[in-house]
Amino acid sequence: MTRPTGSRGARTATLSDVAKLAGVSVSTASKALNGRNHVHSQTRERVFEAAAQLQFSPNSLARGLLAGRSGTVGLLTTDLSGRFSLPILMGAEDAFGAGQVSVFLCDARGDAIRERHHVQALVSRRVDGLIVVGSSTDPRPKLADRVDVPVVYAYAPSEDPEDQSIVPDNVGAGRMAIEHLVACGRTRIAHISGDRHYSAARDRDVGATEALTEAGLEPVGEVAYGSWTESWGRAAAAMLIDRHPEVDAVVCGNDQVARGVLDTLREHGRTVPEDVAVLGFDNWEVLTTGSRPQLTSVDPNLEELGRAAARALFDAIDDEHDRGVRTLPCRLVIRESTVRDR
Amino acid sequence: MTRPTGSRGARTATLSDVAKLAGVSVSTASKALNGRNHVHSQTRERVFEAAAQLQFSPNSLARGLLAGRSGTVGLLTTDLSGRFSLPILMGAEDAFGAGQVSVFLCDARGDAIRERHHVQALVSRRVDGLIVVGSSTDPRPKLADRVDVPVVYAYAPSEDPEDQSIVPDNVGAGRMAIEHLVACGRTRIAHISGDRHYSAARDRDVGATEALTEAGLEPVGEVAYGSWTESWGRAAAAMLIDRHPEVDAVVCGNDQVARGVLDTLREHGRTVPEDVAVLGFDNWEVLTTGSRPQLTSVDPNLEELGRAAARALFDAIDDEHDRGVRTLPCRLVIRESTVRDR
DNA sequence: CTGTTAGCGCGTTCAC
DNA sequence: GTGAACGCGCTAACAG
Repeated sequence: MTRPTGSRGARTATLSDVAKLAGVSVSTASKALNGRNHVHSQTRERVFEAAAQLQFSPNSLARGLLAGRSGTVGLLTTDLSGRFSLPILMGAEDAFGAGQVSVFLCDARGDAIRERHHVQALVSRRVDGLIVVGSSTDPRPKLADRVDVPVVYAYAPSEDPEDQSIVPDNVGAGRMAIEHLVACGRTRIAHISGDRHYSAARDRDVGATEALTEAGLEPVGEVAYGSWTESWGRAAAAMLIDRHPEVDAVVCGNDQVARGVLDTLREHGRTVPEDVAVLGFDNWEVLTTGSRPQLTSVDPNLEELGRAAARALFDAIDDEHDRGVRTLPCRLVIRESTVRDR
Repeated sequence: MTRPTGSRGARTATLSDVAKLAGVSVSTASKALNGRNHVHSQTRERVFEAAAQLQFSPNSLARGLLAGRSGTVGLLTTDLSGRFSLPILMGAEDAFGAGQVSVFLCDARGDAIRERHHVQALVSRRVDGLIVVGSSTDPRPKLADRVDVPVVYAYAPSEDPEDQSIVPDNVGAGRMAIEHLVACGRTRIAHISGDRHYSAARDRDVGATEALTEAGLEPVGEVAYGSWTESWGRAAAAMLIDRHPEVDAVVCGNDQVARGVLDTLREHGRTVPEDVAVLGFDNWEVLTTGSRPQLTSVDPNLEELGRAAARALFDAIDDEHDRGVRTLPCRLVIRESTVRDR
């Protein structure tokens, strides 16, 4: 009579169980539960009661099979451990979670083989779309496998301009940093950056240089490239003070570099922000709010980036794919390292 | 003839397409592709060729519908933004990704309503199991909805002892910290902790106190509870030096507190580790490797915790559910803040 | 308004 | 060795 129960308790109720209990046919039960018309309100009620009693939960697999759409998307990160992936994930998950789509999380760990493996699995699961999250803003190769569903690249753009990519506006971020310092009355601004092999570093330099020029200012020394670390920040700041004691502001490659710069400045008796203003990038809270003084930083708006990618994917699923790279503005978060009075 | 193509190019190939192209029946194609016996090797080859030519990818929805198992699991985080969730996710994703199961990521954002919403969606998608990742090690209420599949709680145990939970061994972590310092020859050890409302803080204190007693040592001052911040670390360290100048080691509530302690010690002319050894918890790399000197810290092995949760869920899906709370050992990562010669 | 039928794509009996 | 038939759970056509 009843089909074999699973290893754990009673088999989960199916629509046919609900129908039986309510004394109607399956299709009527389906219509009732899905709010279609042409069903007597009394019948509808009976069906709902039966469903509640049986704790009925519609089988999305069956529904997806029929509809041809699974209501799922894949979130493929190249490197979850990187600190930039997470906020993007959160934003995307948020944008989707509000609706009816669920998100598959896949971490390729920087391995192309694993990436293909994951893509295959996602295709097999019939995801309706795919977001590929990079771990740096440098362009990345497009997915190796042909995928029949829309793909949106987030953070790291695809090398193929025909693909749709959404990235933070690092040029604008550099510009934003300088404009803020200029607005604060700074005129002798140095730039201690991070690893020159990252396009993020170079792009911000481009924006910063543009803004300096527009303000009619000369940079203090050359851009100092190094690594994205506190120790580089400390070392570079020491050299800077030595060679350019007149400096009154430092733009730093990221918040870690900025932390190092802050430390060295303090140890050299320079007060921040009175003597020297300091500004970082990334707005990584654990770094920016723990420092003395708290650190002004340019926030790349990653959560919003994730949301934007999700929305773009939504659109692509419904309509036509956008093409090319879209940049999203960053956001300046002002703290005490540039302005004392807030 | 061919059914209507989707909005994007040709309809994805189905098993029946493959069969047709290979000139066999669907069932033969199925057997061939799934490596069942009783199929001529030549036929098998033809089927594989057809599948490759059509880029055939089996529909997991259909397969799952038939098998009664979807090959998916839900990863439900209470707060993705917390820095502890991510490594656990990574570990779990890793353990699953190796096999054939895909992972649904859901972030409840600390909201019970949203949590229920997600659980409903996961149930509807017929996940084979569920991992609930907490954002602190304090016990959390069990899932509000009855779920027919196994659930494993990770990091934050369920309040219900009948549930299966896996958490880091914070008592052992506290013990580990003291034992290391004692082994380094320290005898006047103080403890600057974090927020006393967290069981993690209290548990580590328990372990530390036990280990101190066993070593025949008295703690230096009371445990100083405050917040998990650098500024608390700075403030508490200043008080400590003032009241107990004889201190030769400080166990800190986490790496942020430890960073603050390091700063204050340096500014008071104490050398680390020569004069005072400092040790943190969490082993958050951006903090531990950026400091001067680099910070010894107890790593909670979160990635391993995630993997363990995944394996436990695997077992629970196949066999019987384990019950109760299992603790996983932490791991000491020795850097220069406790030992100069490495 | 309600019930019957068909089929989404696949794996698994069972005959042949 | 191969193929026809059935059903997983559900929704969308129809027919009554």
